Amino acid sequence: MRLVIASCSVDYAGRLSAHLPLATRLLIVKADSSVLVHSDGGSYKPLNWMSPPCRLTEEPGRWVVTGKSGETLTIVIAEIISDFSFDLGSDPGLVKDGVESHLQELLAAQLEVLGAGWRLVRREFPTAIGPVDLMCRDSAGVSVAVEIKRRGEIDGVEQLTRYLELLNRDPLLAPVRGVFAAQEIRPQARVLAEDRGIRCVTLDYETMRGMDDGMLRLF
Amino acid sequence: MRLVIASCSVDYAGRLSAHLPLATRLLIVKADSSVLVHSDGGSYKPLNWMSPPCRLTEEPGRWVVTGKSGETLTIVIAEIISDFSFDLGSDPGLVKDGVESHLQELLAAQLEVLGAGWRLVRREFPTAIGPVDLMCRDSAGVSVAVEIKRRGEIDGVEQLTRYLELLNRDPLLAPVRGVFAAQEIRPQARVLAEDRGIRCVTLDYETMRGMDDGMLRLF
DNA sequence: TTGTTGATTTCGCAA
DNA sequence: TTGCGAAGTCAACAA
Repeated sequence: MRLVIASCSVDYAGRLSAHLPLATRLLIVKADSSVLVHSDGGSYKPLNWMSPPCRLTEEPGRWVVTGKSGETLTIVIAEIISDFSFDLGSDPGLVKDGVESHLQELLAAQLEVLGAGWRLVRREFPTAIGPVDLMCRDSAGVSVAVEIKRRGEIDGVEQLTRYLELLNRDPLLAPVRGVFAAQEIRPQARVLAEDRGIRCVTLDYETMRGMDDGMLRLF
Repeated sequence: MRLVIASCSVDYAGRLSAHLPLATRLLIVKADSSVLVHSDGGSYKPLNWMSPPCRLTEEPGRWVVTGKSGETLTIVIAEIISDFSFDLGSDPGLVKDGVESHLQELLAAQLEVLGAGWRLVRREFPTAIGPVDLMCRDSAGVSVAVEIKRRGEIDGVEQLTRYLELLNRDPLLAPVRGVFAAQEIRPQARVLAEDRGIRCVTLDYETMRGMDDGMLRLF
């Protein structure tokens, strides 16, 4: 990894064009030749960058990074203030917990959150247009398709609507009702869902994880 | 901006939990106290980070960064290999060209791309569920709602379908036809659109910009 | 290889 | 402030 502090201007030409006027910035060149241009603020996103795979051509005062589909990042360097290289080795990588797949696991194990006497038919129930997160039957034996999101937006309601439309054509399953379950449901998504007769359920990850721990402790 | 090369392990606790085992990494501390943890590969996205606003508490061998809603990023430092600080000053920021709004401007100015004799009724034509990108009338005077995307996917077809459903309830406008225009249209989106009687048009940004330049040159 | 979906998405605009 | 759509989204996973 090479870290350069330099006064530079930057141009990107790819799917869009972007230009950065002359200023002092951090340039990072990673082992795979990818390049990041960071300022001293903003978020984790660089002002400009080139993703791997790419090739870096360095002339005095001018770097050109070319991507595999021809995009170019051109850095014109007015002055180099600092230039260091380090050997970092490979990284063991990140371990995550608490994403959507965990929500699905927890809800599958705690169907009582949706209603008493519900039974799980299948997780990732296959259909021609993709898998339904949870397929259940309620206490009366009626089929229910459950779509789970971390954040419930209109897209998710449309997705569930497409599933319900398809599933309700199957006489063995129909009628199939819908439940839209998420940690947070946007108002417009809620309106659209309820307008279509889809029930909305807000999930509390911490509580569900707690209940899961509690249940594990009981057995 | 402070750049630290260090052997460290990292834990994040916020919406999710994440852990990074001990390895040598680049730690960036920006002027607003935000912190990025980068490895020598991957994309422009850090392995882990804390976005501003946040506060950094530094003890020997242990940094704790706390976000405004209580998330914490804890970095346990085994060994510091390098540690430099630089004053970068503020950044003038990025200038972009070629995003969706430009496509909309260009298409509004070049309706002949869609058909001879078309007239523009309004850009951002308001409806109860959001604005239609372009509302036009074709050479026969029939209303046409145009949805413009940089990349045409199923979501965009659904969005246009909702608009058409609503617009066709208005006797002053009905019948309203639909055009789905994008630089690139995914096969599944095209199939769905055409199945619903929506015409698909692929836009060439470079050509349209060229025509625009040409027209400007004429006047 | 292609397509789909999730993300600590981030970012920008408008109500 | 909040909501919503776009992004050079990126990245993981399945078909």
